[in-house]
Amino acid sequence: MSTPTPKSQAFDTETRPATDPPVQNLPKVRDDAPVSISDRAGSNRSALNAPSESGSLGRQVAKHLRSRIMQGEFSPGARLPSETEIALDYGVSRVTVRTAIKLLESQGLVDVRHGSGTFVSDFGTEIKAGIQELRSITETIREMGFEPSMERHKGETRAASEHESARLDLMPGEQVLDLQRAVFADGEVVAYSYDVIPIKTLDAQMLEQMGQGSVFKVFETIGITPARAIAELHAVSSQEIAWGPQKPEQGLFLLLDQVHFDKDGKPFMYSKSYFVEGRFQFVILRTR
Amino acid sequence: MSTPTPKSQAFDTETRPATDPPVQNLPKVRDDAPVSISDRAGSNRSALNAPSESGSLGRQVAKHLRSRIMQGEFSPGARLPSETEIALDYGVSRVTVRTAIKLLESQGLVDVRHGSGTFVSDFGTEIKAGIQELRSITETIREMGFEPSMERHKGETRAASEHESARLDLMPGEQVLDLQRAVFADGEVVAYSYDVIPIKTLDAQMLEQMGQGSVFKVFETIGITPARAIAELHAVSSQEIAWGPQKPEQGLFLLLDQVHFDKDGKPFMYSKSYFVEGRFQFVILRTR
DNA sequence: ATGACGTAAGTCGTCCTACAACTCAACCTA
DNA sequence: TAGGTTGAGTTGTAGGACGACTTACGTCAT
Repeated sequence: MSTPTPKSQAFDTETRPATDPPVQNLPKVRDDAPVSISDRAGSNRSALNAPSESGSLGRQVAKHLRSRIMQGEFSPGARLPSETEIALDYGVSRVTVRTAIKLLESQGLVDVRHGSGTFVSDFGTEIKAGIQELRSITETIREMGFEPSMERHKGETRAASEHESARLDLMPGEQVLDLQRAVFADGEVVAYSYDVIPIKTLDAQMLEQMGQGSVFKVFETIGITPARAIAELHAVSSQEIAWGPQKPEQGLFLLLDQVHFDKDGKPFMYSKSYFVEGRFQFVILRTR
Repeated sequence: MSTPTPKSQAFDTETRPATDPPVQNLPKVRDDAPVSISDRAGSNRSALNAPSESGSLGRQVAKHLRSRIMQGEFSPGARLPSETEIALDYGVSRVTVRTAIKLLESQGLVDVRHGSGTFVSDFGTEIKAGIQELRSITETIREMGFEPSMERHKGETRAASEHESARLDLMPGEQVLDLQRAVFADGEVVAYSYDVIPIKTLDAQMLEQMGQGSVFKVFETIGITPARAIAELHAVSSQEIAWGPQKPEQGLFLLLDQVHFDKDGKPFMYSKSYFVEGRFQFVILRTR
């Protein structure tokens, strides 16, 4: 009978389309329950209705748990509620909770111990500046508790170099937007960013918007979602990189040389981010 | 005699200990199975009985799949068998396969697409030099196709500095082994390694062995297995770091400043690895 | 012939239930 | 007191089912 497919279940908490109804007559015990999730101010059932596209349920739960940890609801070393409890709390299955937790585990945020429980990693909360998670610089700065800002130094179109063409998979000589910006945290320079973006993906209006705020925001409007980036790390010592009044005199930088890909595997930006040594702490958690 | 606990179930497929019996009267359909795993020449069922401690089943499967990918059984961009097929192949449940695949996904090795399949990441096989996976430098060098070697420059015991005591969780003034070595790949210097190891965990014999080959090998013999490392990245420019005839004149290094922890969360080594800029390619795959 | 549409098969995502393996603390016993 | 046992709680694995998404293919109207 071809029901129009509910599309993106993203459930709105009260009425899950087809799962809840049959449950109501089962001896589920819960409902008004001793635990009384419904009473608790902190029931997290509704926390997942992210605005639009948010990825799978497991990722949504992971994201929410992550923010809860970061906000200090669970301090380092503390034990998280059991998988079953979390599942009830969010109104999802334990399987989903497990995928979420596995994600956090792979990010080094939590530590799962068989038979014992899931614990917030001792470093956990310090990892905020971790590199492995892909997010914009501004986002990272904000999560570190600073106020990010940017200043455009240059923004013009030119032909791509051979080097850039290779990385961005372009025809030789194709036009690109050359964006050079300084990145600030609480008004202090922390990085200098050199971005190269193929112009074919943009229109005139976006060209203006680029450089105002987060570049990723602009990409979102045209349906490009960054999915992966492959990055090389280098140490660089040069006086040619920085500019402006706050230009660091020692000229020592940690270079993150990376190509960004969307979910289809197409490269859409090539960027070199020069982080002023000592101003930005890069932490990596390495696991087996 | 209370059955000595089968330990490491490592299943032998035919007889599951206590799960099957109660099931036998249910309409479970299976039993002598139509799938006939036993026939296929390429069955990977037995591939998981790793010598000793190998972690959970999911991790074992992940490890084995990883090696298959690395050995080129699946080339970049190729699709892996479906989760169901892999599950049958290894004789495990789909749940286990999913945990394995999620692990590989978090390492950027594969790319899971809803409704389509699981694909080997386009970079996948190049990531061998990635930082996020914890392994010794020599191991990494070997995987990159070079022949690693080491040269001990210094190896003496002394009191730990305040900085070191803090990181290694020691009493002030406790004795440590100060190990300074040069790391070579095919005879060319690629890094200078400064390791600090609490002496209480070692005996005289091990003190000698340290510095010969991989430090981790020695730790293994006393039951210490590295589980995690938390690392900071820095750019360093200095003439005080390197030594010897191959000392690079530009003095530019990428510093990996890290504390190693065993599976119980105890720190057992603090090391600063100075990688000569340009000689060693650090690649990070960043994902969402 | 061409393009739009619907259909069906294949695959991953989520759910449910049950049990095994492990951890830890309380309890009991010698 | 020391040591072993028990039991409750938690994560790991199994098996089956179905929803959601992707892809290819066939059908039909243009």
